[in-house]
Amino acid sequence: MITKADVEDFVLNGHLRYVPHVSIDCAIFGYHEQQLKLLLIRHKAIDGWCLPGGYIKRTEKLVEAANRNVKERTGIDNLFLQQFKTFGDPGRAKTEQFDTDKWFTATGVAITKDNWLIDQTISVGFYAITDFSKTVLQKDLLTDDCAWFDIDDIPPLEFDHDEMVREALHTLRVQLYHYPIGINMLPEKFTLSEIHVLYETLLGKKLDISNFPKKLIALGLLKKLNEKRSIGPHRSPHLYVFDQEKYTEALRNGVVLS
Amino acid sequence: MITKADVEDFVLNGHLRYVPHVSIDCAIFGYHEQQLKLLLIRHKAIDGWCLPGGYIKRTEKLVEAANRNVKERTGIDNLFLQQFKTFGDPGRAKTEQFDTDKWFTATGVAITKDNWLIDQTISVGFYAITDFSKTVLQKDLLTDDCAWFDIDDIPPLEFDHDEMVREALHTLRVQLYHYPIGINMLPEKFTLSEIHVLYETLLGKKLDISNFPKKLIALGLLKKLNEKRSIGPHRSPHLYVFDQEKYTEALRNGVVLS
DNA sequence: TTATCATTTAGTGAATTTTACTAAATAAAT
DNA sequence: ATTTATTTAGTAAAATTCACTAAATGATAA
Repeated sequence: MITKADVEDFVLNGHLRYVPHVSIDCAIFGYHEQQLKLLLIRHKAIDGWCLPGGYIKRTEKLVEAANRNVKERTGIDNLFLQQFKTFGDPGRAKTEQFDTDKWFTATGVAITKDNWLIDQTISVGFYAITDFSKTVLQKDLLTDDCAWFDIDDIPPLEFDHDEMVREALHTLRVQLYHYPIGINMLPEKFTLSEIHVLYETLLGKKLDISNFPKKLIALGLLKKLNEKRSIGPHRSPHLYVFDQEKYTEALRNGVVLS
Repeated sequence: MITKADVEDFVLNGHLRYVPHVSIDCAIFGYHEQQLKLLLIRHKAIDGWCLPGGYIKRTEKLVEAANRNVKERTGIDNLFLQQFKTFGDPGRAKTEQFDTDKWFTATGVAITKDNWLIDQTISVGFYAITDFSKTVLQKDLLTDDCAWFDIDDIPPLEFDHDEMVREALHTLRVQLYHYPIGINMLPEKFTLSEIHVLYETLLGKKLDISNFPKKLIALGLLKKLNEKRSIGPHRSPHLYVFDQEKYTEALRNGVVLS
């Protein structure tokens, strides 16, 4: 829990613990049952929705900062996380947009225009993907609101965050062909239909049903189990699991899916 | 030409004109006649070779900073330039490595350990590619040395620059399939062999000779001329040029090469 | 001067692989 | 038995690979 004293210390001494002028922003995508969503927040000192983000501790790696951020927001640790682009055009985050009055109302801590927080900032964009039904969204002292938005129904975002989302989604879709995905987003045992529709949803397009699984199986990423799922009055589909070893190896070294 | 007064002003007031804590580093690749090289520099205050880089003016975009840097080093403007990754792990640029004595000897300007230049810095990596035979390398007041190194013969680099080069080369090779390349690196009129060997050299692997050009021609990127080049006692190859319009359109929107 | 030669470009087509699509077999519950 | 979605099989089209042939060219030798 963040207290007022924490905020005060952050305003006054944050530049000693965090790297000034640099932040991260996270496009956190959430998947569940054919739906693709994006996590957005409303900051108390800013009107409108934007991507969650934050500063980087002087002791942590960029990806650790992103991971910490994502965990604080969603409660999920160690999910698929990738840097996609860094944004630094002047004027990308207009300092005039920072409403010091609003900030004071929200936190009870005064902030002046020459504070380290109100200066040109370059932001490293990360995207992450998880199962949104497993998340427990956290608001903090500085957050008015925090919610999942359907990917086709995202409101206009503050700063350059619209561009960030575009770039993040583009990178995600390109990387789908180069990294395995599914752990954390599918049940441990899943059917071919389930992983098929996961890929279709993330890519936003149809994939051929009869050839698609062959590639994953040929790569050894999927193992067929001697179990079936009962799905009512239909043929029971086989269950599959990821081959953990192949999966992590593919995460590390990449694969070619098509 | 940079004077001592310029350096003094940079040390004392640079943080007002540049964004502190953030820099760019450029992996500038050079191609010429089947050779792939990388531009390295030796900084006066640092032992060993590293990538050229610099700070970002508060008024310029990231890519503009990179372009300015590349132009200052090579004399070439507006070449193919791409952001590939941002590096920010703590300890990546050890401040102890900054030799203030060496700096003073080199510049005649004193610098203290609490100067804005000597602090944790996050660096945005760009790669560029050009024809190294057309470049005119520039040393400045802070540079001891500046030279092209064969890609297979790169000395160990300072900081995390070895990793940067690895990542840059990897991104370059991936992006070769998604962006057109060749302008500035080939003569205006070139043969299929020439562009073929360019791609092979950049990719570091063989490409099928009989199919390779078809893709470029099918995309409309190449136009066949009614001219041939005389190459001695052998059949004269046809000359080709890039279709400028298609080329720039492909640069903007990307293509799929294979 | 003419013929031969080595070498490179450029194209052809067969063999193979990949992809896209269709259809049939299968299994489960009613 | 019927219904219905899963799963596999099969096929045609497309793309790629590979090996080979033919054409072009100037140097060289006869």
